[in-house]
Amino acid sequence: MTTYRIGQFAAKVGLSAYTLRYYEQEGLLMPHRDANDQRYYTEEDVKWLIFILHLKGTGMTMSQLKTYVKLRAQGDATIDQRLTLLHDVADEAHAQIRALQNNLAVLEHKIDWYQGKVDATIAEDESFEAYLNRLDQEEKHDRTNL
Amino acid sequence: MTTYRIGQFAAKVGLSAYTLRYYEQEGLLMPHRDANDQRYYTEEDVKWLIFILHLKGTGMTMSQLKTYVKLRAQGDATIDQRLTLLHDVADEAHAQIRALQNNLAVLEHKIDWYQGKVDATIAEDESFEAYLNRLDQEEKHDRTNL
DNA sequence: GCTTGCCTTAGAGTCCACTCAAAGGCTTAT
DNA sequence: ATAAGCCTTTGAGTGGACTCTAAGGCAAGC
Repeated sequence: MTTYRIGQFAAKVGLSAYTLRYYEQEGLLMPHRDANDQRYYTEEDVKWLIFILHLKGTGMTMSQLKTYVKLRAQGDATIDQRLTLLHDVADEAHAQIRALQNNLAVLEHKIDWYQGKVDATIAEDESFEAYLNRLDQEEKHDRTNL
Repeated sequence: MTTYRIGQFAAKVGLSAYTLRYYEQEGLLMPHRDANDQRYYTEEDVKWLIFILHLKGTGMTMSQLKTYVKLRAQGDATIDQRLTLLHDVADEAHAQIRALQNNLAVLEHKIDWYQGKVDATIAEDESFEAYLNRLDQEEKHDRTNL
């Protein structure tokens, strides 16, 4: 069975050895030790860490992750709590995506507006505000003419 | 015409007066001054700040914002550069949304898996890995049977 | 006349998640 | 044999965007 020493593991998962020791200190990832106390990581650890990275990637904080890990260690009795926690994180992530999309929409309107100025397809002197209002009108119009 | 003193403006836009002075120091927002050097903000400032907050909300950094503002101050000759900058920010934001959605998908699969365990609709001892694999299979199956 | 709100500059503190350094020691690879 | 890689503990540094304090001083409202 394949095992990895910390340096190899770090390279494999794209983290530094520092970070791996830090995660271990925080209780997120507990590698095995060989006879000389050197850490080694297994494929199981790869899967678990990748899962952790997915959770982190949703915006889950270190502190939430630590809570999750502690609950997990207490066995099936804590599944409800884990579900609650994960639901909270998922809700947050959904909100974040919505916010991001909303902000991005404004940014892309601005890009279009600049592009229009460059292409001279919109009036030289139409303000961004006026442009946004015009878009709103057109949107309304589109919606009415479905 | 309505104007706001810093405290009122802060309340209106949901930032602190500290932050507004900080933004001013960084050149993002330059309010007017009255005879006693007290700042006052106009509706124009409201619009501009809200736009800035949208940009920030896409992940645009302070430093990018400062660049943008500087370009803007130099007039129409810098529109191409502004477009390039905003495109970069938009691309980043799109990537962020994709990453978030991807990570969230994994999290939601995990939630479903826990829920399945609680409902006893999945086997007591099916691992998350096995569950993900099974989902992949079913997805493939679904795609084939369109 | 007192409180509240604002002004200035300069600098310190906060939060989060790392990231690195120092120092001394052991093991593994070439 | 020597370098590279790992081990420990403790503590300091980093980056970004605020956030607040101190100290001293106007100015408007009740």
